[in-house]
Amino acid sequence: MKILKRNFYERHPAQVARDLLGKILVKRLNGEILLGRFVETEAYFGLNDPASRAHMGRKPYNQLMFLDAGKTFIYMVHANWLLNIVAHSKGGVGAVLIRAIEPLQGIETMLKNRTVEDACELTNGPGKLSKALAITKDLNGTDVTKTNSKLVVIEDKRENFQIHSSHRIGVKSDLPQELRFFIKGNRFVSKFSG
DNA sequence: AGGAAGATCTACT
DNA sequence: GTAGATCTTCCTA
Repeated sequence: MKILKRNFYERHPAQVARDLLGKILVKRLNGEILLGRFVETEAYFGLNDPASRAHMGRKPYNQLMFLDAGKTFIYMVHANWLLNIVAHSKGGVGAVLIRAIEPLQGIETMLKNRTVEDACELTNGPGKLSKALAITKDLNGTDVTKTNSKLVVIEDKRENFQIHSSHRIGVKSDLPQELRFFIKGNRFVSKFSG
């Protein structure tokens, strides 16, 4: 398996968000390997992005967004852990929110972690996929470029898929540009639009 | 101590 | 499909 290197994340957040689609998330859980393909992401910036956690400037709770690209940034919203991967060009601020993945391996365990029977409902939302993969705050700051991390992102064979974009979901005041990216027609995307 | 948080679930039309 | 209640942390007063 080929792990994505740090320089993949050291680019504009929107570029990283787009390029993450189709890549594969690896989660180690009690010796088991859970796999999922990214099918929906959103980019968040810094000071000039009202929807961003970093909007208020650098604080203790958001400093990860200012630090090393390629590490996770996990926070709680409405009783859900949301998984982000820090992404920005050097010295910048930003992160990519993982909104949905397509479960590939370890589906039985994921079903057990959630309270649904339908595989479609398993990971089609940021809070849902965290629960399915047992992602919590203690994975905050995990380096997804390190082989022995509990959370890693790897390459995949280039597949034939079309990327669509839309405005971000659930944000009170979004930016004019479209910062949500998803694989067209994939049934594990959280919502249809665009 | 109080509230807001870029979500989810349930219970309806 | 949509609206409203509610899930739990952590930050700010």
